[in-house]
Amino acid sequence: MTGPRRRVLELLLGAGEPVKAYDLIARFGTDGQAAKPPTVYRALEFLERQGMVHRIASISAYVACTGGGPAHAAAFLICDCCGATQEVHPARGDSFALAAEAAGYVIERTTIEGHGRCPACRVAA
Amino acid sequence: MTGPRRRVLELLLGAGEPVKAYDLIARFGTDGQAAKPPTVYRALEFLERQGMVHRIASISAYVACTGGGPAHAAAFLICDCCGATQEVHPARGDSFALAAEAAGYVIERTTIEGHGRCPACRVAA
DNA sequence: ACTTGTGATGTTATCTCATAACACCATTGG
DNA sequence: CCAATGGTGTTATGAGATAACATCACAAGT
Ligand SMILES: [Zn+2]
Ligand SMILES: [Zn+2]
Ligand SMILES: [Zn+2]
Ligand SMILES: [Zn+2]
Repeated sequence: MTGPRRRVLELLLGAGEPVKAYDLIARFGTDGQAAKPPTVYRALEFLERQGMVHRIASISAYVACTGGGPAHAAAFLICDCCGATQEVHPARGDSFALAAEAAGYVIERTTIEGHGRCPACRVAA
Repeated sequence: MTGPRRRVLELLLGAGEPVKAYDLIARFGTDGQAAKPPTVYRALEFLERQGMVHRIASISAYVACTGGGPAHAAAFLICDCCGATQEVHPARGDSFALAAEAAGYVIERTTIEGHGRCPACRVAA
C-alpha cells in the first residue's frame, strides 16, 4: 500500500458511491492539483486486483468494495436516479452460471450490473 | 430501416462476433471509405433500442442479436481466447433478480457478461 | 560495497471510445 | 404553403484508457 494507492482508495471510500476515473484524477491532490492519468489508473488496477475496488463497466466508474474477501466476484445494483450503488454477491450455481456450464464455457470473471431505482427513489417517483 | 442502419446491422451479422464501433466505422463504406463516427453510433443506438443489437460493456463492442424478441434483456458468454460470444437469456427469478428485489431495487436494465473460455479453446489449452 | 533484478512512480504523448452542435433534407399533417 | 418531426452529413470536441520511457527504492546475491 503505497502513497498513490492509499490516496485513490481513500477517495473512493470517502465517496461511498461510484466515481469516474477522471474525477479521481481531478481530486487526487490534497491541494487541488490533479494527478496524471497513469497514476490513478495504475492505482485502480492494483486495488482491483486486490479486490478492494471494483470497476463498473456499464458506467465506466470505480467503487470501493463493501464486503467480500480478496479477489472476489461482485455484482451491483445501481440507481440511475441518485447514483446509489449496492454490492451484492452472486450465489454459486445461479442461472447464469448454469447457462455458462450448459454451453461448455468456463467463466473466470463476470460483469453483472443492474440499473434501475433504489428504494428511496422508487418512493420519490 | 434506413441505409446506414441496414449497413451497420449487415456488418454485425456478417461478423458473427462482437465488433468494436471504430471497426464498423472503418468497414462502413463498401468501397473502403470510412464513415463518420456519429453515423455508426446513431445506427447502433437505434438497433439497440430495437433489440437487434447488443452492446457488450466489458469490452466496448457491439454484437448482432441471436434470438430474443424486441427490446429484450440478454446476457453473454465471451471467450477471451478466440472472441466467440454466445447470447443467453437470463431466467426470471434468478439469484441476481432475487437479490435486487430483496434490496428493494427495481431493475430495468441489466449488464450480464461472463468472460472465460469457450469449449473449443478449453480443449486447445 | 557492488551489481542486478524487481516493482513502483513520474512524465509525455497518444490512442480509443463516444457525443455535442449545427446544417440540411425528406415526410407528414394542418 | 407551412410547421413539426425524424433522419442524415459534417465538424469538432469531450471522456476514458494506455503506450513508452526515464527514474527511483529496495532487496537478494556475490
Ligand atoms: Zn467487493
Ligand atoms: Zn436512488
Ligand atoms: Zn438479443
Ligand atoms: Zn474460444
